[in-house]
Amino acid sequence: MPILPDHQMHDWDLTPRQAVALQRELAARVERSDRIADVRHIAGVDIGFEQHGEVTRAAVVVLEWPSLAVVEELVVQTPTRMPYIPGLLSFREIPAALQAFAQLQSDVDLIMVDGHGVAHPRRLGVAAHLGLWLDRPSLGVAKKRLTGQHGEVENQRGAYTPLRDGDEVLGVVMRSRQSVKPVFVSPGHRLSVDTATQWALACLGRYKLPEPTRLADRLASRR
DNA sequence: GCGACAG
DNA sequence: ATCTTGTCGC
Repeated sequence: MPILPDHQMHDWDLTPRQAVALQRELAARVERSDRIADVRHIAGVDIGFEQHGEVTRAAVVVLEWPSLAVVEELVVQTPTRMPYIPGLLSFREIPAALQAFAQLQSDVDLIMVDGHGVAHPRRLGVAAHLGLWLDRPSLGVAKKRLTGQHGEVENQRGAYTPLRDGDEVLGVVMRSRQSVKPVFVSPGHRLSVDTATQWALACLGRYKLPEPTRLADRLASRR
């Protein structure tokens, strides 16, 4: 999968202060409206850590749409180069993800990441960051809230309520499965909140996480 | 100052 | 995130 060349985004040796400054610039480049064509392949991405955080592991599963059949799987491990700082998680996770996408054979039309999209204090969660880098539509599906407020979500599979920060709607809180804590869906790059929500719904199987992310999660945790 | 804080 | 088994409930 071709990666958008951009020297500005290659600098990972940043102090937290510098990362925040770069983060603001990148967030301004994230497209918040739909720019998405025919979807043939969806990538599910999960990034985690091993060896007490010394190693970063990225798992990517490519699914065919609409069958959701798996067409490619890949796991890469690379030394971690940044500590965990809330709000700067993408800078810690992305190097491994990029390495995985660089090795991927399939081209993907939509990227679903385990984590937030624009539902982030400075609107640059890992899903937005990765989508921007790869110049692909992306969305984030997170298991915990990072920012924003929301009301109760009806206890019925597929129900959702907006996640907002003041007047701004960042995404939705979705009951992906009955009687299970809801997930946080937000668009990353080139997607509106509504379209991101529809894709999350369309990829729901019988589990809490939508298929792309669930399979990436599973691939990552079975060594 | 105090609490919150994706993975 | 990670360290970790069985168990209760929908």
